[in-house]
Amino acid sequence: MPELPEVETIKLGLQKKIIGLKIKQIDLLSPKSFFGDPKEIAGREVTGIFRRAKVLGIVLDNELTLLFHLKMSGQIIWVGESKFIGGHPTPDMQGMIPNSHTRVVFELERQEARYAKQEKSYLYFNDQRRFGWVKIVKSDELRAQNYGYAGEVGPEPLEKEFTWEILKQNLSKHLKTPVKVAILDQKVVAGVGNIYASEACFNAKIDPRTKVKDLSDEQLKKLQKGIVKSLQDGIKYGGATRSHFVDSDGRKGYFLDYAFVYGRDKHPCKVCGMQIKKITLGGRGTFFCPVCQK
DNA sequence: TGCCCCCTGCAG
DNA sequence: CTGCAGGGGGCA
Repeated sequence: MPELPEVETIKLGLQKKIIGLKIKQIDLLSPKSFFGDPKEIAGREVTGIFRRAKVLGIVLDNELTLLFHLKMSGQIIWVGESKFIGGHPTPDMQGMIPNSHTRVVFELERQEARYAKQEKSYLYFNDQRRFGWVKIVKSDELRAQNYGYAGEVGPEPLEKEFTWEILKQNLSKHLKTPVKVAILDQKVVAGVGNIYASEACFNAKIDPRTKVKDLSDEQLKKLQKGIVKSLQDGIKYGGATRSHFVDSDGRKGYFLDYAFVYGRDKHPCKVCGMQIKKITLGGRGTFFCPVCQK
């Protein structure tokens, strides 16, 4: 999915909407997408939302956390009752909630007594390709469970811990790997995916094919800054929508309108005018400007 | 460090 | 029809 900026965008949306709501009911339309016993979370209140790498966490009041990984095609969409008229979604939500790719539905409600009427709302987990998942993890075991990843997760790039020295150290295990492939490894840096990896290399003026061992310290410093900038820009424009991504309101992101290279194969470079090239690296589409990036 | 795989749909 | 798509785990 969704890389760091897209998950961050969803996180920021949900923080405004579902904190304090109680999970009334869970509907598993696609049981294989859900790990854990839904009974454990029924009746619990949402106390917090966080993101780690590309995983979103919904923290509950009973020491449990719901982890979501959207992989390539996942969506998390929240809608209040106002998005339904006569039991049917309003036009702006047509086809999104629910649809044939809806895997899990959480029915939520406000529990405070001061609300005379119980306000219902729904959180939809849609996932066309079914690579994504939702799992229940004990909140105090999140770190030990690597937030749902198989191995340890690297530094958060938007935190102070992400220095160029740390980046250099983590990259040192991938000396023969092309730099663009290496920064996709979540152990090197958390949250960078295929779109922002190409953009980060452009920002740093580094050819994505450059082997890690050939990067100078100067280039590593630029790469660190380039990664941060690409991710910040992604968040600024509400994420990148290639085909599936929408935020928690069902709205697309516009980062790709501002991207320098990703998806711009054969288009002129926004800086020098040369044609952007597309190649395959590590099996993934990779875009770069042959003049700006050396 | 590279493949193959999970699964679905769409563009060429 | 083939190839490709914001990810990443497991295998040799």
